Amino acid sequence: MQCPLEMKPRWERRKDARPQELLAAALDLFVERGFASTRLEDVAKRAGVSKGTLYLYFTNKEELFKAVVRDTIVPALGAAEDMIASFEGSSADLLRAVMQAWWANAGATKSSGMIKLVMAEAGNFPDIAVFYREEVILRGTSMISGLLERAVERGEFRPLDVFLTTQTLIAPVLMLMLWKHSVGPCEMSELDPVAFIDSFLTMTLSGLLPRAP
Amino acid sequence: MQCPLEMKPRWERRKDARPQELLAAALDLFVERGFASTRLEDVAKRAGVSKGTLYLYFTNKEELFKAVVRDTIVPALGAAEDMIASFEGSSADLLRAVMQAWWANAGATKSSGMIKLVMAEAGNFPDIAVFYREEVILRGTSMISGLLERAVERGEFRPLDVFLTTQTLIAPVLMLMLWKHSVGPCEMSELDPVAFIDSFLTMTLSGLLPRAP
Amino acid sequence: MQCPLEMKPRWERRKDARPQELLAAALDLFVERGFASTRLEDVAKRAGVSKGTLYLYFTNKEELFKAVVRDTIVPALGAAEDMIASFEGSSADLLRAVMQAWWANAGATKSSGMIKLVMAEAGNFPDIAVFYREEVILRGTSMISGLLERAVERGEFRPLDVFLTTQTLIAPVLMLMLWKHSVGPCEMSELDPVAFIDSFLTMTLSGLLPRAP
Amino acid sequence: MQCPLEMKPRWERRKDARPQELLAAALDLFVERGFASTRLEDVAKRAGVSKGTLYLYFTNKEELFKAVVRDTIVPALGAAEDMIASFEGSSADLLRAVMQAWWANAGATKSSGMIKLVMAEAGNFPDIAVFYREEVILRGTSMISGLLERAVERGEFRPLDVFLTTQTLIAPVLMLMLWKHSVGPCEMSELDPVAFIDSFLTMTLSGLLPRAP
DNA sequence: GATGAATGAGAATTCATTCAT
DNA sequence: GATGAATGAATTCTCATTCAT
Repeated sequence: MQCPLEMKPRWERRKDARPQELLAAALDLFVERGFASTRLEDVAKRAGVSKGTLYLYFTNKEELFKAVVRDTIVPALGAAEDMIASFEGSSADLLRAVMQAWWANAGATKSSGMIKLVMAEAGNFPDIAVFYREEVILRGTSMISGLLERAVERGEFRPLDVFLTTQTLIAPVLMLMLWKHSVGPCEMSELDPVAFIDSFLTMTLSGLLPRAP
Repeated sequence: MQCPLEMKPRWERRKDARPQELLAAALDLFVERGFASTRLEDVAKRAGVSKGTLYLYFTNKEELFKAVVRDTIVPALGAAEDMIASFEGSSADLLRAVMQAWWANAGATKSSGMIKLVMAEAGNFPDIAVFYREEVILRGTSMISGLLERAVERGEFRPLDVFLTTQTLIAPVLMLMLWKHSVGPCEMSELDPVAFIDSFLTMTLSGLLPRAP
Repeated sequence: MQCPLEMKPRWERRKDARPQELLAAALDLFVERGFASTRLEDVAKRAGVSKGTLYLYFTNKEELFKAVVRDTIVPALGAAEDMIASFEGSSADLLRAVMQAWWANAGATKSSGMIKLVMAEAGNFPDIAVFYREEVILRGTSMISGLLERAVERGEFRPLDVFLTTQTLIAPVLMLMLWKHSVGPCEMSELDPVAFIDSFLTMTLSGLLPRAP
Repeated sequence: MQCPLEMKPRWERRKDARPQELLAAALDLFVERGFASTRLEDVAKRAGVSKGTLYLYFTNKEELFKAVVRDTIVPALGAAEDMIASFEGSSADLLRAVMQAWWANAGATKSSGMIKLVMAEAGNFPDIAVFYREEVILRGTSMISGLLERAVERGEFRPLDVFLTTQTLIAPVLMLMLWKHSVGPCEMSELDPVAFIDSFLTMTLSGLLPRAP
C-alpha cells in the first residue's frame, strides 16, 4: 500500500511508462531532426512500440509535439525558482548561481533543443506559442526580475530598468542553447558554457570600462 | 548604346529580374512558414509565375533555400565592416554605433528571420551550416573581436577575454532576432530593440555594480 | 499446429499474397504499356490496393520492375534444364522437344513480353542488363550449347561451331517472342509458332539444299 | 539552274537541312535512350537549334518519332531489292549476298536501333505499327519470299514452305539487331555478325545432320 | 523563321492517420 | 490495449508544348 508502484505486475508498469517512453523518443527525434522531418513511425520504433500505439496516447503529431514541450520545458523552471526563494548571500552570487544552475538543468539537457524548436515552429503552432510565452517566458522573466528588484532595493545593484536588464540576462543563456543545437556542434569545442556565463556576468556586473581609481 | 538595358525586349528584362523576384518571394515564405511548410507552388505564385518557372532558376527546394541564405544574410555584413573600418571616435561609441547599425541593417529586416531558420534547419543542411559558419559567424565575430582588441590596446577597455566577450556582445542581437520571429510578435510591443541594445551596452560598459565613489 | 497457414488472421495471409498480386499486376501493365508508360497508380489499382500500399513492398518503380523481371523470367528456365537432363532419345528429337517446350513455357506466356521489355530498357537499367545476361542469356545458351556438344560427340550432329549454332537456334524463339508482343498481334494469325519452330528445325537439321542422292 | 542546290545562299541551304539535322539528332537519342526517356530539348540541343524550332518542323514528339522511323528504316530496303533484281549467280550465293548486305546496310547502322524501338513502342503507336508492317515487314518478306520461290522453281532449293522459311531467314538478322542494341554491347565482342550470318546460312543450307553416305 | 521563357498537367513518392484483427 | 497493413491527400519535380518577341 505504501509502495503501490512496486505491486503492479511488470507489464502494467510498462503500460504506465508508455507515454514517458514515447515522449522521450519524440524529444530525441524532434531535437535531432525538427518537427516536420520527424516521422511518427521512427518515434514509435525508438520507443519500442508500433505506430498505432502512439495514437492511443496522443491524438496526432501536433499534440505529441505539445506534450513534449510541456513535459520538457516546464520542469526545469521549478528548480531555479526554488533556488532563488531559498538562497542566502549576495545578489551577485545568487545571479551567478541561478544562471549556472539554469544552464546545468535546462541548457545542457535536451530541453534546450526543444527551445530552439519552439522558436522555429512557433509560427505553425499558435497555442504552443501562447503556452510557451505564459509558462516559460513569463515565469522565467518574473524570476529574474524579482531577483533584480530585490537587489536594487537592497542597494546591491545600482538603479536599473528591470525589464530590459532581465532580457539582457536571458540572452546569453538563450544563445548558448541555440549554439548547442545548430552550428554549435562544430564550434562548441571553443565555447565553454560555464566560462561563458562567468565571463558574461563579470562583464555585466563590473562593466567593460576601466574602473575609476 | 547608351542605355543597353532599355534595348532588351521586355521578357528578357523580365528574365533578369526573375531570380530576384523568386528569392524575395521565397524569403517571405520561408521566414513566415519555415522550410518544410513552404510549398514551392506558393513561392511561385507569390512571385507571379508558375511552378515550373521556379525550376528554371533553382534546381530544387534545397538549392532555393541556399540561394536565399546567400542572397540575404551576407550583404548585411558588408555595411558593418565598412563602418568599423572608417569610424573615428571612442571604442564605446563605435560599439554602440555598430550594434545599432547591425540591428537596423540586419535585425530589423527579413534576414533576421532567415537566421532563425538557419539555426533551426542547420542540422538538415550540412553545407548550409558550413557556409553559415564561415561566411556569417566567422566574419561577424572577427569584426567584433577586432574592435575589442583595438579598444584594449588603446586602453579604452580593460583587459578582457576577447573570444568570450565577443560572444557576449553577439547574444543580445541574436536574441532580438529570434524574439522578433518567434514568440516576439506578441511580446515585441514591450521590447524596444533600440532601447534594449542601449540598455545592454550601458550595463556592459559600466557594469551593474554601483561605482566605487 | 497441423495447418499453421490457416491460423493466420485473414489480413496477414493477405499480406503474404500482396507481393505476388502486385507483381502480377505490374507484369500485365509493363508488358502492355512499357516501363515509362506504366503508372504505379494503375498497377496498384489492378492489384486492388492503393498507391501507397505498393510502396510497402517495393521501394520504387525501378525496383518493382526488377522484381518483375526476376520473378518472371527465371522460373521458365528451370523446366527446360530439367527436360534436357532427363531426356532420352535422339538429339534431334531433344532439340525439337526443348524448343517447343521453351515456347510453350516461356514464349507463349507473358514472360516473353518481359523479354521484349528488358531488351528495350536494358540501356536504362544497367543492373537489369547484368542480371539478364547472367541469369537468362548465359544459362539459356549453356543449356543449348551443352546439348549441341553432346550431339556432336555422339556423332548425331556433324562438327559445328557450338557458339554460333547456339545463337542461331535461339534466334527463331526470340523472334517469335518479339513478334507476339509488337507488330505480331495483327500478323500473328499467319505465323503459327509451333509450325514455325518445326519448320525452322526441319530446315536447320536437313538443310535447304536438296540431298545428294 | 542545273544545280539549284548550290545556288542557294548558305543560310537557306541550312534551313533546308534543318529537318535532316533534327531527324539525325532524334535518331541518335531515341536509339540511345528510348522514346519516353528522350527529351525534346536534348534533341534540339544536339541539332544545334532551340526547342521551339523543333516544333516548326514536327507537330509533336510522336510525329517526330514517326518521321525518324520513316526516314531511317525504309531507305535500307531499296538497296536490297535492287541487289536481288540484278543479281546473277546461284540462289545460295544470292541469299548470302543479300543477308550480308542487309546487315551491312541496315543492321550495322543506327537504323537497327530503331527497329528495336519500333518493336518496343509498337503498342503505343498503332499507326507506326501499321506503317512498319506495310512498309518494312511486307516489303522485306516479299523480297525474301520472291528469292525463295525462284530458287525452288529453278530446282536450286528443295520444295519448302515459303512463308515459314522466309520468317526463319529473317530471324537471325533481327536477332543481331536486337543484340547490338540491348545486352549486346557487352556480349557483342564474341558474336561476329558476318561469321554468324555465314554460319547460319551454312547450317540452313546444308543442315545439321550428317550427309548421307 | 527562330528563340527560349513560361506553362501546367501528370507522375512518383512520402507519411500522418485509420482500423480490422 | 497493441499491432501494422492499408490508405490517400499532399508535395516535389519533369517535360511536352505554347507563344510573345
